[in-house]
Amino acid sequence: MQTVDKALSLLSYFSEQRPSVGLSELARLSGFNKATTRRFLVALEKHGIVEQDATTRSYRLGAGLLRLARVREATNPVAAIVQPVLNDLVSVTGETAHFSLYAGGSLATVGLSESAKSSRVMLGKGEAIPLHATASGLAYLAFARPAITDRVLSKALPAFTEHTVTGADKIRRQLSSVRKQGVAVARNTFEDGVCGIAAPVFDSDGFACGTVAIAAPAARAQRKVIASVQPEVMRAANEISLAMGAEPRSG
Amino acid sequence: MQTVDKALSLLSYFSEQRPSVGLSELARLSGFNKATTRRFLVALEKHGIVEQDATTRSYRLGAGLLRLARVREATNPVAAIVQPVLNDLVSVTGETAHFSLYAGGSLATVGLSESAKSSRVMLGKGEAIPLHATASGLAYLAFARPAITDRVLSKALPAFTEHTVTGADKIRRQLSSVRKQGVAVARNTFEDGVCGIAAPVFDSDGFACGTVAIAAPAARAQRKVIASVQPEVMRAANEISLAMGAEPRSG
DNA sequence: AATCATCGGTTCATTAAATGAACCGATAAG
DNA sequence: CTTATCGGTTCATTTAATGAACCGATGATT
Repeated sequence: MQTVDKALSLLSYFSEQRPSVGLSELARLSGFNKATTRRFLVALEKHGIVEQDATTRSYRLGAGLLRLARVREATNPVAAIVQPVLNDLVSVTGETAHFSLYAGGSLATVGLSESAKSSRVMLGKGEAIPLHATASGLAYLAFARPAITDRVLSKALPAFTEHTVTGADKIRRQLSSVRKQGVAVARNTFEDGVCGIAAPVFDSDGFACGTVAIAAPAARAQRKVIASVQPEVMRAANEISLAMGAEPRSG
Repeated sequence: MQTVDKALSLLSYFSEQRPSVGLSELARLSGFNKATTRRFLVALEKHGIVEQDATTRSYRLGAGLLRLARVREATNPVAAIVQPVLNDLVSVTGETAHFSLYAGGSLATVGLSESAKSSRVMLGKGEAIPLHATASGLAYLAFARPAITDRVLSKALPAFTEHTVTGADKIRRQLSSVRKQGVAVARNTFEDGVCGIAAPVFDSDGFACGTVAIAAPAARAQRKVIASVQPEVMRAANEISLAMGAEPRSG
């Protein structure tokens, strides 16, 4: 069913970095003939999957996707999968766990399970998480689409504590290490006394779309504790990735 | 581009009432040959648009839609359209305005603009709104997919105030009137002292997906005030409907 | 002002893909 | 045991898709 395949493959050229694209450019990107590309776009537009801007004539993802995503969410909510995974993670590690999605230049916590301990890290849903200064942020940037990482690191990076790394070069080295290890650890970089351990969450496009993390008081986060928590965070992130439509990981 | 058209038309058979569907049933519903339907589903699945349940072998909408919806939202947020519309509505009417989407058996407020008046109705984002006892609920049910309305009205309907209508037959007559007028008014039915005026919001499937409403202290909601507010609420609902992918209304 | 490049969009002879009746094994109901 | 229906597959036949060449419009360059 090659024709449907080709038409749907056009959707992968839309991203947060490329929210809209003209007909000729999309034909070039996809390698399809301009006439063929236009026919695909007309068919996608008919079903609300894309829409054409009346002024610029360029195409963007359409509002019909919102409805389909709402039906999907209503009947198969990500939360239904995420919440048990986060609860498990809290049971196993004893610390607060959260799941965040990238949107509009930062991560936003959309799933949360809190530790039962009286001394625990408090997080709020919807809070924006700075990317360069948190374990979640670093875990995301290490596996995000490179254009996003480049853009974040090209801006001025504020310090939140005296331990915050603000140099782009040094952060890039940290990201390289995170990629190798598959997990990010950040201690006292956003808030004194807090240690975060985070792994990236992927969806169907192969790049990170969010993270799973636990947050612990730094006093409890000794090296051997961190070593035992890391695989649990990675397991949880992988499980949520599958729910987000990622391909199963080998190994 | 008939083939792409047909493939995408399969997506309209998924709904909150029919979250999953088998191959043969989908072929019957769509009128396509079973072999053809399967080829379409395989192509849609490849791009994450649908996915097949490993146990039941039935198909449902896929996680890939969530990613596309997130890209769409990140770059063209509904809130960017909704918020100015709600702010306008507050300017014109002087009362708190809110936009709600239907999900999981109730409406949830997802957009809000509050009146500047010290005596005003307070609403919270994310609050579940009962369907039979509010203007928003009635505006939604009047234009929702009939299976939803039937299901809501087949359940026991609790009273919130002494003015709450709880009889299904009486509510159906109210809904009939709402359909004629295009707007619902509810006074003291959910909370004493509060009057709501609501209109349905549509998306691309032709049925209501949510509502726009204003909420005013009942003491300010005299008949002539209500008469002047109704067209403003309908105008706002229509504008948001277009952003949600509805076809433009004639007239 | 004229020229050039590229845009979105269209056409129709040519090429390729889609189609669906018939068939299969598996499973559940009677 | 029989029947009905499921998901899935095949290949001769039918139908749709394709893309080079073309169009008018627009913006940049000379």
